[in-house]
Amino acid sequence: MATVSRVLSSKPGNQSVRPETRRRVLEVVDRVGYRPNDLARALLQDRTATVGLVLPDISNPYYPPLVRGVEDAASALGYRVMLCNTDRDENKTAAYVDTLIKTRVDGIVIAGGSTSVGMLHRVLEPYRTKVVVVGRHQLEYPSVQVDNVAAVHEVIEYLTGLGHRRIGFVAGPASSITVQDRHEGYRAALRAAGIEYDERLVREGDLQEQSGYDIASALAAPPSRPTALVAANDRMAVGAMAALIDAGLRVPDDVSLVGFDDVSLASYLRPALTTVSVPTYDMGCAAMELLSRELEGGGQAAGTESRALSTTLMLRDSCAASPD
Amino acid sequence: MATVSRVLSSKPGNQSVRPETRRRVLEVVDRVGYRPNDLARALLQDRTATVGLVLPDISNPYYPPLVRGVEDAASALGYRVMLCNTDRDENKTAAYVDTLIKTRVDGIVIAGGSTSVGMLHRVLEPYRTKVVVVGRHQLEYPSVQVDNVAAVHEVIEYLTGLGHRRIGFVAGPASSITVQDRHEGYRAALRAAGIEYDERLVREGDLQEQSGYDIASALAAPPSRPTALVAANDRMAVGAMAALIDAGLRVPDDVSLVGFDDVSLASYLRPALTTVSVPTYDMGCAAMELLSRELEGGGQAAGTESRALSTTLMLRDSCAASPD
DNA sequence: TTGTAGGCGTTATCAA
DNA sequence: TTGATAACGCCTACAA
Repeated sequence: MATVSRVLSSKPGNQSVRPETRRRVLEVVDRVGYRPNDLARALLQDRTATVGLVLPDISNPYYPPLVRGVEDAASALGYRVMLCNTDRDENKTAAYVDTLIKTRVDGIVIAGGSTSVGMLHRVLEPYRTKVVVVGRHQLEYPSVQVDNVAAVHEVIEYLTGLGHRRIGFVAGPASSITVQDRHEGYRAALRAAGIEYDERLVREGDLQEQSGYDIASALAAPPSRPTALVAANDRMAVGAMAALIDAGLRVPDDVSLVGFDDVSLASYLRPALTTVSVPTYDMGCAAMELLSRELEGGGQAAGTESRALSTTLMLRDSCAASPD
Repeated sequence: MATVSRVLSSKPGNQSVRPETRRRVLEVVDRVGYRPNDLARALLQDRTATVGLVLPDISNPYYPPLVRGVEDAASALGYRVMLCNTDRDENKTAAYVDTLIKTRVDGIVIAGGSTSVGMLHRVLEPYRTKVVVVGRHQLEYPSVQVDNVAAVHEVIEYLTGLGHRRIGFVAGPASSITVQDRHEGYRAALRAAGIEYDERLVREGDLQEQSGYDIASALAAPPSRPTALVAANDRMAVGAMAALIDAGLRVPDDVSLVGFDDVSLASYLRPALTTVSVPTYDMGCAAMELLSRELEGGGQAAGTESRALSTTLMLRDSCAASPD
């Protein structure tokens, strides 16, 4: 048994097995299709080489690239990934975290603001499970972020540069910090541009296409129609574009439109959607790498390391000079 | 120890613990945040309550709903899900399967034709790991399917009903069985409609938007331009629509367009995309349920059970009578 | 260079 | 009703 173990988990400085023996072992291993049981190994070494990935909903096109990033990095670093969709539901989140603890995952990547990171902290307290957060900026855990506030600033500057003053905003639910930051950035950027915040130009959607459609339809009514619309994500932007077209308005001639996320279809819409590209794939990779560093790094590691990635405004065809 | 175990894993017919003791145990469990180690449990019971989900690429919008389906069903049935993106790469697939065996997952849901199910079979042979396949129709494993051939038939019938005779096809790579079936269905349906298969109207893409764009651009050249185009998936259809519009053609007046999958954005394109809705979420659920049945079902179970779900042609605005 | 023994955290069995 | 013990499959000392 011990010899087989030595052959199979041959570490660099560990050559105490005769070549001939090694060969024989490998021959049998191959013949019977033997695979060491990682459960037993994990039990002994107190390390599962598995991480949990907790996010609101993989069906939201924002997440798949992030998941790929996490998984590709995990795979490269020798970790497995367990997927957990919470729908931002506290109960589901708690249940998943419970499960993750029971399987003794080494770490957890948590993306998309579950409101209760405090809860997480308390539950995880007796364990060594490391946590990395994506898209939030709290001090308890290391995080990977993007400056959404600055990103909106860039958008608003671009639009005001085109002469727009009445700029509407298709907001998202309070449960998403990312989306809240975009909303906050919108207010701040307007202020910076000397434009008063007009709440009649803002409506809150649920990040799905239909709500973008409904909101744009409502906002498109003549009395106070904005000349430009910024949506908190591309899905709502797509819905909004459909609504504007259906209302007989031309994009961008009558109304300019800007999205957020740069999902893969954005550049194939007609007009192609101007939007803010968020490096979600890279964020996923970075998160996993941060987590790995925490884990390999022995002790409680470098406190609250944090990594900031930058967004890019993708100028395409959905914006034009204000008709005013 | 034994008492704590009894309290925590109280099975129905297993009440041999004094209420007062139970209370005390639970009190301490709660106080110290104790969670049983599922690794040890799994080691002993030879059951991990974990399944692997193997698919080509979560970034392909076809998959997220399927993944949700698998995960929701898994969660409801008490299983965890490990995610594996293979990119249809044999090596990655083999490596992931290896990992899954080492962690002793109870079963594997494999979606999207990896060519080497034979390999899978051989590697898995020494283990009790159950497998369910989504979207393929082979006899080794139970499967969940959709009749892609029939779906294309319906599309072609619809188009011929609108007077189309020159119908192009934006095909996909041979590595995807689903997409091959759609291609096969296209040939068969044309034949059934008495239309000759014209290979100049068919080009193979890679399922991404850009290839749809390129193919539609090529096909839009005047000499032999088709009056209708069917794409093997929505992403390519979106690219194709952009290409047609860019070529100065009107959809659907000059060219009708049909997609496949009914991704969430399809109905928000303008014109709204007529496409075949595939119940991917339900397929995911069904796959996990099938797998669970195999697992709970004790022995090697009901041979090769198989479940077929049906598609729906979503009539929207991207098709019109042939201009011919 | 190889073999033996102990223990990781559970649960099942058997004794008390 | 509760406690002690063996075993799940592996790895790491330590002995041979």
